[in-house]
Amino acid sequence: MLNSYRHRNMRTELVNSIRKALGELGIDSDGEILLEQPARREHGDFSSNVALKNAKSAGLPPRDLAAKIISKLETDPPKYVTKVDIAGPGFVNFHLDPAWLHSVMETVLEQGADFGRNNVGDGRRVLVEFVSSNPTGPVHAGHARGAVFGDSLARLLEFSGHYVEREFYINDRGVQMQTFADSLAARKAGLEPPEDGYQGQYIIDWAAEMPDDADPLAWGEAHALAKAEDVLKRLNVTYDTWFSERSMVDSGAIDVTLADLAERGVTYESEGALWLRSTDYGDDKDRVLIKSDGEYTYLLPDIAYHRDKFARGFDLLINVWGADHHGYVPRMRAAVESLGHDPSDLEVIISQLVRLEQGGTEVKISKRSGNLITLEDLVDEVGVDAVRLTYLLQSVDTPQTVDLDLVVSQSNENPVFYVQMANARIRSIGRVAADRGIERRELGEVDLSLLTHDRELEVLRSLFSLNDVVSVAVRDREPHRITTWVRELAGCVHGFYHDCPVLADSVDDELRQARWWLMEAAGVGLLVGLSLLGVDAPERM
RNA sequence: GCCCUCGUAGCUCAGUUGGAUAGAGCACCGGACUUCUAAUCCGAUGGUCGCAGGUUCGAAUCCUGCCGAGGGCGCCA
Repeated sequence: MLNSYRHRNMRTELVNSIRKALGELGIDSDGEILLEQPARREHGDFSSNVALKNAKSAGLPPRDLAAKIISKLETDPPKYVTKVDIAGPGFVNFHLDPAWLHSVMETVLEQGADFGRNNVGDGRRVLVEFVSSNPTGPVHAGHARGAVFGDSLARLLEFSGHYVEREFYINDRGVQMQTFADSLAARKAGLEPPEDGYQGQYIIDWAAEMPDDADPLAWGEAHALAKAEDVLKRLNVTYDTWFSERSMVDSGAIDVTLADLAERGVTYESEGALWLRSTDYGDDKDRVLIKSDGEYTYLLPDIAYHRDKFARGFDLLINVWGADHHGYVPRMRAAVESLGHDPSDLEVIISQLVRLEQGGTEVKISKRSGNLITLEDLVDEVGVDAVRLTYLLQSVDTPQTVDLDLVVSQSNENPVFYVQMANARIRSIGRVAADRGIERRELGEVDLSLLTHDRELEVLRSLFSLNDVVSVAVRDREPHRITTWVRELAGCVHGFYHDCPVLADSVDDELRQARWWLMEAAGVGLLVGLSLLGVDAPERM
């Protein structure tokens, strides 16, 4: 296990020696010292901007300070460092012996599926709520982004040491449910649905499935939820809890919440309604909790729901909402604060809307009308892996355009094939080797120092960066960074595959063994990345 | 009118909490298979990072204003 931390120590070691050098120069270095992997190879393996950051306090031009730091560093150079130089405005660039990358490779192979894992979460309990919708119809394609994002974020949090539960909030209370039940009942009786009812074909289909003696509301909800659970499971999305809004009415949780709010003095009556004093907590205006007709607003059950989440012992609540709900965030945050919680313990991530195109024109999604592309249609047509990877391709806070024709087509415009192909190629090496009777030796008997080709080192550099990528991705709640990384690694694998044969007769067996293990390590990286995205990697394509 | 998110190559998008000459894929052009999968690789072309100021050693990134796109501003859900 000591070995596992070898390469992570590489960075720590460099930081420590920089700090030591600063100390010897009498420069206060309590600020964070950052080491980045430069984009350009000629800038070395690691680069630091300490000299730029501390130039002012040291009273020296950056390059002069950099020179002083380097002269100190050279008295006791860290392991693997072959050269330290000054570049540009005053960057301190470290050039390392490739052997450090060979140690990275050993780490990857030792850690396997745990490679890239960290413990920034430190056991923090997080509840991720996503998709949450009315059980009045099939989950539609518009929910796909939130579903895939929420699940992948949950995977990322788990991978970073959080305890995570996934939850689906069922909005099974209110007028919509009754309209839905009435529409079902009407179709069952062979009638048109009510004026404001649900017009979709699925209502007709579902009514036909509904037993004669069934209660349309109860049966309809159960049916909708069963279908939702089914299709989400197909998408590799599973929930720990399906939380019913109506259950809070039945359990008295709403009354308890009202009493709690009253006790805190954050509610008042006016004009026959009960209000939350949300302006005290940064909201634009106070919000009605109970309407003058005695009905609850949408907000009250939501407050009770979030109160329940905290009561269940979660430290952090993450809600993934569609862009059409973002105006709701300030009042929800105000509500959480009015309950006595730190508002930063509620994070609401707004997923921008997805525009679906087919044949160059936009496909509108609307549940009320008959024009409905369901999540099931999407998964049937496109396939789970392509759906997930496509939706995780870019940041969730930019509007996304998905061209269905493109995603469906098995063309090389589709990144999922690019990535899966890399994995299939790695696996094919093992298969062909078995056919030819070539055996792989134990890792300990293989000389990794033979890996000096640029293509080989690029694969290792890419693998090394996973730790950083995971840290940043989880910190910023951005699973798409994993997608970007996986595509990069796949690119490195393809480049290697093209230029560096493994099993060919022309390759010396010593080198062959080292390359073979290199591909095993790359396979580990792809596996880790893809599993964070919930995408499978077939053995062959 | 006010609030939120966004604006990067022809198209779809990355861009490591402010870094060095802004990167991929697709499309277009030119190359590479006697080889472990050519669903791949290599090269070329392509940019006023919406516009204008500001902050500083340094800005696609931070601040202000403007322009443009989408979303939100209910005793609806």
